[in-house]
Amino acid sequence: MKQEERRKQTIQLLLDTTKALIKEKGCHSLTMKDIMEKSGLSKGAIFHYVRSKDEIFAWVLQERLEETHARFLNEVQHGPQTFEGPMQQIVHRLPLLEDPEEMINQVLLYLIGKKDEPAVANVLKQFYELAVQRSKQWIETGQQHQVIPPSVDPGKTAELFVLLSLGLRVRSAFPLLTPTYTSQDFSSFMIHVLQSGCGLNK
Amino acid sequence: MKQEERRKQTIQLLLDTTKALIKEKGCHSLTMKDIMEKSGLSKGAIFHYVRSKDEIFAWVLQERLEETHARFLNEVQHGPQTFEGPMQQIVHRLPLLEDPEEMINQVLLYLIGKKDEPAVANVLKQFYELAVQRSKQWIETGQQHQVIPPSVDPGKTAELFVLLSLGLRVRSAFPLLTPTYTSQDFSSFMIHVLQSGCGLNK
Amino acid sequence: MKQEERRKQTIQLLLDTTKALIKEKGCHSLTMKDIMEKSGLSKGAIFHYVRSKDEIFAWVLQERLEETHARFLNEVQHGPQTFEGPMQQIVHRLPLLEDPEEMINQVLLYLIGKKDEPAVANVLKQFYELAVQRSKQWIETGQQHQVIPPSVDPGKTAELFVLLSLGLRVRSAFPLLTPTYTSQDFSSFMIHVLQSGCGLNK
Amino acid sequence: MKQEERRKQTIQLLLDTTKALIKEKGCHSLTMKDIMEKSGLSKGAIFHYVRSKDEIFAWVLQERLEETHARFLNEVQHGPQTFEGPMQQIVHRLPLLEDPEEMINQVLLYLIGKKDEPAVANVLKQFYELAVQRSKQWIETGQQHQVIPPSVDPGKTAELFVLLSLGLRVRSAFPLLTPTYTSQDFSSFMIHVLQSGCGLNK
DNA sequence: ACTATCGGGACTCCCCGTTCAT
DNA sequence: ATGAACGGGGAGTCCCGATAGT
Repeated sequence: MKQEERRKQTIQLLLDTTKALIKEKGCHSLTMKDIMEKSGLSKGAIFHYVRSKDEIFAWVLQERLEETHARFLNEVQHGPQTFEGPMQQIVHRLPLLEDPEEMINQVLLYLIGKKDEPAVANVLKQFYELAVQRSKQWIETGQQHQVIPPSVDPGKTAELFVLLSLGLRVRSAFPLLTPTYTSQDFSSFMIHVLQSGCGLNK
Repeated sequence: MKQEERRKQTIQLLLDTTKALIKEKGCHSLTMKDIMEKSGLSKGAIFHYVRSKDEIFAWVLQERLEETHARFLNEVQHGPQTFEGPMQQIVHRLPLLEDPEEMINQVLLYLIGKKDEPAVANVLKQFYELAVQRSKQWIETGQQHQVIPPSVDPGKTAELFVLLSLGLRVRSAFPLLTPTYTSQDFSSFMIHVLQSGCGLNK
Repeated sequence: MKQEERRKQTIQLLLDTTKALIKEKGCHSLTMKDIMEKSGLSKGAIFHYVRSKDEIFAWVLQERLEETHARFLNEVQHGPQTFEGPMQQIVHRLPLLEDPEEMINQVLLYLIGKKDEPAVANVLKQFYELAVQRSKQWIETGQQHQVIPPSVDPGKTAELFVLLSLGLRVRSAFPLLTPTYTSQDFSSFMIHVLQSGCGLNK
Repeated sequence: MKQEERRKQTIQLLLDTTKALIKEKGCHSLTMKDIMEKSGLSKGAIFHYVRSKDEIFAWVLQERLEETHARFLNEVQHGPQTFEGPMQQIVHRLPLLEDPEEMINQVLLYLIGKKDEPAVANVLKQFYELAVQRSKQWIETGQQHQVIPPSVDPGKTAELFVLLSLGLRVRSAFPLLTPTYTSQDFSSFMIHVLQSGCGLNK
C-alpha cells in the first residue's frame, strides 16, 4: 500500500501548504501558482487530486471541521459532570471567533462567496449542521446531568448560539471596528441563556 | 450644471445595471464585460467613474445603506410612542435577513471576501457601524419613552442584535439548509431581551 | 495465446470506442478523457498499447484502408470482364467522397494536420499510395480485358482520379457549400476519360 | 485617426509574425506563446484583436485570399486577348499548389481541421467559393474573347479545376511521396479540357 | 506482462485594470 | 470625458511520461 501512503502524503502537503499560504496572504490573493511553488507540486499533480482551487479551500475547512468534531467527541465521552467544567472549555475557545487571523474564519468567509459550486455547498452545509448538532448535543447532555434546566429548548438555543458565532466570525473580517460586544459578552450571554432559558423555552 | 447631471445619470445607470445583473447571475459570475454590454457603456467610461469592479459593488451596498438609513430617520422622527408600533416595522423587515435573493445579503457576502481593498473596507465598516448605531438609537428612544426598561444596556444589546442579523444573513447563503431558528424566533428573542434585559444590563 | 487475444480485444475496444466518439463529436473535440470514460480503460492501459492520441486515429484510418483493400482484392479476383460491371461498383461508392459524416474523411482531414508525426506520416503515405495503386490496377486490368483503350496512361490517369477524390473529400469538410460539381459528374468524367484518354495518353 | 493607424499596424504585426512562424515551424506546433514572444505583444493585447488562435489563422488565409483576388481583378481588367497569355500566368502559379512550404496550403489544411468554429467555417466557405468564382470568370471571359469554345460548361469546369487544385494542395502535405501526376500534367489537362470540353459540355 | 496512479508542463481562454488618444 | 488599445496574469484542461503495484 505504498501508493495509498504517497497519496495521503501529497494531499497533506497540499493542505498544509495552502494553510500556510492562507496565513501569509489570505485566501483572496492566493493563487494556484503560489501553491505550486511553495508545495513543489506541478499543476497537473494538484489537479489530479483536486477539481478546482475552491475545492482545496473546501478541504481545508473540512479538515478543521473534523478536528473540531473529533475533539468534541473526545470531550463528550468524559461527560460534563458540572456546568462550569465544559463551559470553561467553550469559553476558552470563544475568542477564536473574533480572531481575523483564525483560518477557519478566513476560509469560511471565502467559501461563502463560492457557495454555488456543489463541492463548496456541501462543506458549507456540513459546517453549519455540525456546529448546530454539536451545540445541541452539549445542551442535551447538560440537561441529562441536570446542570441545565430542562425547560431550555436545545434545538433553538443551539442554533441561536451558532448564528451568533457566525455573526462574530463575519465581524472579525470587518476592518477597523472597535466592537463593544465581545466574545466575553457572548460567554456571559450563553451562561445566562442556558440557566434562565431566556425566552427560548420549549 | 448639465455635466454634473449626466454624471449622476451615468452612475445611476451603472448601479442599476449592476443590480439587475446581480439578480440575474449573482455577484460572483458577474464580469465587467456583462456590465459593459448590458449598460452600453464602454470600459473606459466605467473606469472613469469607478476605480474597480468591487467599488461598484461597494456603491450598491452603500446605496442600500442610505435608503435604509433614510427610512429609519423618517420613522424616528414620528417617534416610537409605543413599543409595539416600531417593533412591528422591524419585525416586518426581518424575513429579508433570511432571503438569499435579497441583494444586500449577496453583495455583503461578496464584499467580505474583498475586505482588504480600502474602498470595500470603508463601506463594510460603515455598514456595521450604522447598523449598530440605528439599533442603539432605537433602544435609547424606547427607553426615553419608557417602553424599554432603563436597565437594558443599549450598546451591547444593539450589537447583539446586529451580530445575530449578520449570522442570519450569512446563513441565508448556505445552501440546502432547513433551519429551525428563524427570523420569527429572532423577533421573539428581541422582544424578550428588550423587556427583560436578559443579562445585558448595564 | 490468450494474452495475444486479450491484446487484440483491447485494441479493438479502443478502436471501436474511438470510432463511435468520432461520430458523436468529431475528431477535434475528442479528448483522451472521452476515450477513457467511454471505453472504461485507464490512461495507463491505453498508453500501453498506443504511443499517442494521434496513433489511435492513424489506426482507425489504417483499419478502414485495409477493409477497402480487402474488398478490392476480392473484387479483382473475379475480374472485370466488362467495363460497366466494376464501374458500377465504383460509381456506387463515389457519394461517400462527399459525405462529411463519412469517418474516413474526418479522420483523414484530421491526420493531415498532424502529418509531422512519423506514425501519421506513414499511414498518410500508405493511404495515398494504396489508392493510386488500386486505381491503376483497375485501369490496367480494364486494358487487359480490352474495355479500356491501351492509349490511356494508367499511372497518370489513376493519380488524376485520386487527386480529384481527395478534392471531393476535402470539400466535404467545407461547411455550407452548394456545389454544382458532384460525385455524379465525377463518374461521368471518369467514364469519359477512360474511354477517350482525354489528353492523358502515354 | 492615429488610433486606427496603430490598430492596423498591430494587426499587421500579428499577421506578419504569424506568417513568419508558420514558415518556421508549421501551423501545428505553433503556440500562442511563440506569437507573443516573437511579436512582443502581450496575451491580452492579442486577445483584444482576436477571439482565438484559430482566428489568426483564418485571417492569414483571408489576407492571402484578398491578395489573390486583387491580382485577379487587376489581370481581368486588361482582359485575356489571347488564350496563351493568361494561361501562362496561371500555369506559372500552378507549382505553388504542390509546394508544402506554401503557406496557403499549410493554413488551409490546418483550418480544415477546425471547420466547426464559425469564424473558420466562413473563411473556408469563402475560400472555396472565391476560387470557383474566379475560375469560372476566367473561362467565361475566354469564351467572350472566343479563345475558349462556347460548348465548355464554365461552372462545372471551374469547379473541376478547383477540386483538382484542392487535391494537389492536400497531397502537398503528404510526406515522402513521389508523385507522377504533377502540376505540369495539371496544366496540360486544363488546356486540353478548355479546348475540347472533355465531356464537360453544357 | 499488464494496469493504474501519479506527476509535469504547456496551452487556451478569459478577465480586470491601465494608458493612451481624442 | 469617452473610447479605444494594451498589459499581464490566473484558472483549468489536456496530452502524455514516469513510476509504481498486481
